[in-house]
Amino acid sequence: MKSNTPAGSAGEAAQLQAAKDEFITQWGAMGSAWGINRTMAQVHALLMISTKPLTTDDIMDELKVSRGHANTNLRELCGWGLIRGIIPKGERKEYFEAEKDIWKMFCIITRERKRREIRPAINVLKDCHERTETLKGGEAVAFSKQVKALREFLEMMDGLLSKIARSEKSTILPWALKWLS
Amino acid sequence: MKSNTPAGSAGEAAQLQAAKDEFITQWGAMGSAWGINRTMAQVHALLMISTKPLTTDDIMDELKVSRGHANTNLRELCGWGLIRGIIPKGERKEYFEAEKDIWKMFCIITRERKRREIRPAINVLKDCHERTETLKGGEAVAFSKQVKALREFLEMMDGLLSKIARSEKSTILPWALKWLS
DNA sequence: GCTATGTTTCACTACTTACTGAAATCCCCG
DNA sequence: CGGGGATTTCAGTAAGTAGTGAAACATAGC
Repeated sequence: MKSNTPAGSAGEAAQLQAAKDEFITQWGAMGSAWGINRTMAQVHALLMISTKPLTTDDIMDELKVSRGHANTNLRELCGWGLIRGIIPKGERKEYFEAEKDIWKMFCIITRERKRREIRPAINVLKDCHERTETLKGGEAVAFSKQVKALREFLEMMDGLLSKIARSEKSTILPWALKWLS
Repeated sequence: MKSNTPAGSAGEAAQLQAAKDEFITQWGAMGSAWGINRTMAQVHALLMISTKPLTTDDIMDELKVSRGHANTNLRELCGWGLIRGIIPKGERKEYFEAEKDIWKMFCIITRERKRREIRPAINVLKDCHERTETLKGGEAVAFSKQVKALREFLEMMDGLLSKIARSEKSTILPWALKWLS
């Protein structure tokens, strides 16, 4: 095992590696709880804590997954905008690096989930509401009302998240935190 | 097909049922995108738009699932606090009804996800940070820094969500929305 | 055009999670 | 205490997702 940490002892390198592995594993587990496939979350974790861009082979090696699978997840992460591929001059291999700024990450994820999940849900609710608002029965009125309330809530959420995710500075959150007390 | 909607024509009843089915289906799909099992989300949707409490048999019938599965999901929803079971006087069957207030639903979900997913993640990050903060190598310092930033972000999020979810009134959100413009 | 190097696709397999159904258990009431 | 409706449990199965690996595809340089 050759060391990348000139100032550290072999023991320290091992300790670091253990912490990194723990981080990657747990980030993967957390990903699945939030509806993101485990490996994708792990690839993201790996790139997030890497000090230099990595190749597909690095990922395969580190996470012990096949080339095809590594490729799929790297592409998907690019699709989210959470990582980007770069091809250094004179090289043929593609290297990947993650957006490291937590606030930017948060904004990207928020925007994407809004677009992929909240917006479609709002459309369904809108549709359900429109199809029943003119009906007469008490059941229909109750349904229409409930659906409308849900829709209004999600629309408000959507608007709020848009504003938060659009704002450049991450200072809003600590601000809001203090202000809400 | 007997009608529950005295004032509605047969056509209207069918229209309403179609809208309800659409709602249940889509709510289930949305659930799975957010890491919640589809049937559980559908049971929740069904109870959310029902004007009266339902029994396990009603759920089985409506969603075409087995008794065991219906039971499992009802229990889990009770565990989240999103529905509650009631046994009317003189009856032996248990009826279930959902919390219908959207803001309360949101608070419950927020609190539970915080507790089940954000807190554990913070603990992992804390652990990873503590295990590496004293190490010397450049790699170790970078890792420690990144992990710390992540942790601080999640802790802020956690605090903010706590405050939002604790507040009684749903007026905070529209308020924040206007204020952020 | 041909070869060397790297990437993508996709049919297949492995694994995980959802779901079933029937037996076991619970518990109210006579 | 025992009959009967209601609920829970759980071994087994189905369905869905993740992951593999090799072949097809790109492309740059010779």
